[in-house]
Amino acid sequence: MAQQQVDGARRAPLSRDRVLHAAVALADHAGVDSVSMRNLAQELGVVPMALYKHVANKEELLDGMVDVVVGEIDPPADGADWKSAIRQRILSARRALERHPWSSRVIESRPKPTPVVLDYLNSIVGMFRAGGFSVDLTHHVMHALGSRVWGFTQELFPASPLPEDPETQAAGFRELASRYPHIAEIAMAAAHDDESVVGQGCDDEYEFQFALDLLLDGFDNLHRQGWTSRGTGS
Amino acid sequence: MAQQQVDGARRAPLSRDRVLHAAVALADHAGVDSVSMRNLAQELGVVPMALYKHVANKEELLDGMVDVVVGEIDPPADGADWKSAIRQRILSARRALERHPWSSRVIESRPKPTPVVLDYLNSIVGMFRAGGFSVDLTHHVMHALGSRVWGFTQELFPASPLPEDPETQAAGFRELASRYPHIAEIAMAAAHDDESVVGQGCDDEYEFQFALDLLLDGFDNLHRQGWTSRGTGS
DNA sequence: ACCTGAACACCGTTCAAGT
DNA sequence: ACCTGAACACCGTTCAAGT
Repeated sequence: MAQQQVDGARRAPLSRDRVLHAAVALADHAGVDSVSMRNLAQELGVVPMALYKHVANKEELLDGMVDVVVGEIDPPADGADWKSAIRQRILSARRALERHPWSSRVIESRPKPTPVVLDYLNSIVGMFRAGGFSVDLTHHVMHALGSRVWGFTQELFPASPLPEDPETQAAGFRELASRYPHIAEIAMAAAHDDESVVGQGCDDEYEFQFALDLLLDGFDNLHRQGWTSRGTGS
Repeated sequence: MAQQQVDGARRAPLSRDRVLHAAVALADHAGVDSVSMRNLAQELGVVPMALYKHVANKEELLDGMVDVVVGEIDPPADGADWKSAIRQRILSARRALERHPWSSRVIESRPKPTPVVLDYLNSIVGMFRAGGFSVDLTHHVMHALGSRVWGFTQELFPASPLPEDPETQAAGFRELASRYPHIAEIAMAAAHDDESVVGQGCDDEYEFQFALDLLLDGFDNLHRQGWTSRGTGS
């Protein structure tokens, strides 16, 4: 009875929402790998099997976590032209996903989209259509955007922490430069406005916007030219 | 002794190479999820711990599997202009990765590139440089390419098998259309030259080349304009 | 010195036994 | 009827015991 009391005080009644937000918080501060059914249950002061009343299985848990993050994306700004409206929205998605560093990886891993995900994608498609894009062009343009609709790109060189010692760092760079001269060259260029000789020099935000704008401008051109999949021209 | 004989006949001496190729073959025909140290060992007629003499741990095994796939990419064609040379090379990478459907996902999941991966990336960077691209532009262009250097794109709508019954299929589509009209619209467009009403209609190869060419043409324009990260013009 | 079976510390999920 | 502890079928990896 006293035991009952303690338990009652400690846990608010479990709900799907509470489970999902606890999972997001756990992933945020301890990494997504530590989100196991057992771990999460413990975090909630609950027996593992209790979670299964609110999510069917781990897959559904991950879907729900994605929904929480996607729910943080701002609604479309109205009154803007298609290009800046889409640009803004995608950058808002980027902000949301940045708050939860595990989320891009989890989004990519989901085998099928949830309704929340479909809502977001549907609205982006709608923004191209509202901008006058043909159904045909919009279709291809969505494919070309790919995971960039979510505001992220798979990094080819995930930033790994540099060794503390500047001597080992320099030695590492010399080895890189001798084996992979072209990579070393562009890595140097990235570090131009930075103290370190290599790496950490890439400005992710700049790179993302560079690529996004390149794509949006490309879309714009095709649209103006009246592009269709059966040949250019109207 | 007879036991010894049987074992001796069954297993060629284990080597790193044999381990990696067995892992690739196992992933090819049974899915990457079934590549566990225990499963792979059994496939090779060996005790699990025997693998650890050839790969330090599972991470290194996955790196090695990626190296096998990347090793199948054709060397650069010479004598071509940068654009068609890079285009060809990336499409060759696409062919290699298509032969091993698990590989794009595994490549994305690797925390740091292997020497084999760096060799490939280095050579692509070199091809832009040989085409006259500045170090600066080449750097940004590599980021913009992202995982498309490997010949794949993260699909937003992974093709899920359609229900057999055409009636349930039509009902599913009606529901999609009422909740996500814009998505339904472009899905319809994709299916134009196809029997099915939705899905399976996207020609992955077309979409990939559409986006790749859009990017390469964009790069070309910037290059011709003498683009630099500190403003346009020379 | 080499090899390996058993063990450790985990998983997600099932299911039967308990209330 | 509801809840849950124990169990099942897995993981990757360590380590000590055996040859």
